[in-house]
Amino acid sequence: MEHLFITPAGKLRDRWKQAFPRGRAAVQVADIGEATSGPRGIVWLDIAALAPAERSAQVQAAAAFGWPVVVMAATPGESEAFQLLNQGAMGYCHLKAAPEQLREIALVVEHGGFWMPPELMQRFLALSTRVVPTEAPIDPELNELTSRELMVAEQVAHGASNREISEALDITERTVKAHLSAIFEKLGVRDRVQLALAMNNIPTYTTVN
Amino acid sequence: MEHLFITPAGKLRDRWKQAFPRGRAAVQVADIGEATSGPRGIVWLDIAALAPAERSAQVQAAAAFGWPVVVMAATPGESEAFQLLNQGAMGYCHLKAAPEQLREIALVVEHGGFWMPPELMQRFLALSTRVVPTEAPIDPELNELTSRELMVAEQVAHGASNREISEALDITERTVKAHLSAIFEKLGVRDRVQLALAMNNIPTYTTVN
DNA sequence: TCGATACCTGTCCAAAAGTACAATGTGCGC
DNA sequence: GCGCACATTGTACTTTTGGACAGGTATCGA
Repeated sequence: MEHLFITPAGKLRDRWKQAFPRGRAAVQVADIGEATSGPRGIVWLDIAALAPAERSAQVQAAAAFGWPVVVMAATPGESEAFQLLNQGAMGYCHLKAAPEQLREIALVVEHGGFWMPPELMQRFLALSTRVVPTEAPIDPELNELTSRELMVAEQVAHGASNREISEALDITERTVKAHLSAIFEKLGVRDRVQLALAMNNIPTYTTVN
Repeated sequence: MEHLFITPAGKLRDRWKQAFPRGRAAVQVADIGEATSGPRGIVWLDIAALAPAERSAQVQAAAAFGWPVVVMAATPGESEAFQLLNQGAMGYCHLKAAPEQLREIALVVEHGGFWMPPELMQRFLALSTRVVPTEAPIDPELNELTSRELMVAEQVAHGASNREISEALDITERTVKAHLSAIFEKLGVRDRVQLALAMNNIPTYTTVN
């Protein structure tokens, strides 16, 4: 497991060296060069010194490297966290996190997990229920759907085809169609594209019929 | 690290015995008794057999035990996932996840991380930015589209059919199809539903990027 | 026990969507 | 002028989707 630290500030390196003695350092994302096809590693990206507008792009660039990216911020903020994580980061922590914590984060990220401070995580989950159709759907019309219909609708909302849905729910393609017809009728949309958009709260030109 | 499996189905136990030979099993959350003040562990909760209404309560009860809870579902769905994670679960995976994957998840959760399938994670992050104000990141891939293709793509993004697009742009339906084929190719989506979602910055299960 | 409802499936059909192969015309830079 | 990308359309084809019509089962409440 390699560790690549990207920061313009040299004084942070002592701390990192403590956590990962064999870690390498670079000043810019551009410096890390091509992805070594060798062992996987983790990119630790210090964004404290970057202009706010530049941060998003840097995270994207780092993510393009192919390794999981952990963003390190001087003052972890909620909106920034969500935005950067959405750019592909798998972790978000304080710039001055203790070496033991860094190692914990490394373990998590290395194994496909996702890490952020507990408070943020809490907040994160609380927000999530607000944007996803739950038992209290945003769109009241979703209440008209039966549980099975809702499952089908959610699949369509992700771009699944009838066959994929039938496999996911372990029913016939014919049954999927039956559910879809009922859904179209109930929600007043005319095809799966409009359904997919409606499920994501995106208005369409022609939903009026 | 202890592992506690809560499931009414006995046939699953082989699989996780493979992952954690020393894991214990219980049928109900109520059976796990008082929290041992000894070593920490992980609770794996099979909700496949539970009535939908009961799931939330069971997860809460399991979380009250004090150990991180990983929820295991037969058909992972997003609305369910976010609801249950909000009840305190730290992981959400497929009931039939491979033993190696279970061990990965264990590592993540054990170290304070958070685990769910990559597709869900991506979706999750994308949705979260919706509740937090950020400037919408325009997909750089859209630059690859020619002006005409972009017009067609925008129409699809609003749920228009091929005929509607042909009328709006005053071209043949055949031409619309030609543009669409080019768009699918360039953006790496497979049909108009996925295009519509991609144009609205909504990730899909089945697109790789 | 009798609906009502949800859920599941079948056949058949028609429309829509998507692909393959091919062709024409236009504008733009070298 | 030549090459090239773009826009446009054609024929012909396969696949996907959606609907019409016609059933099955299971559950739940009156």
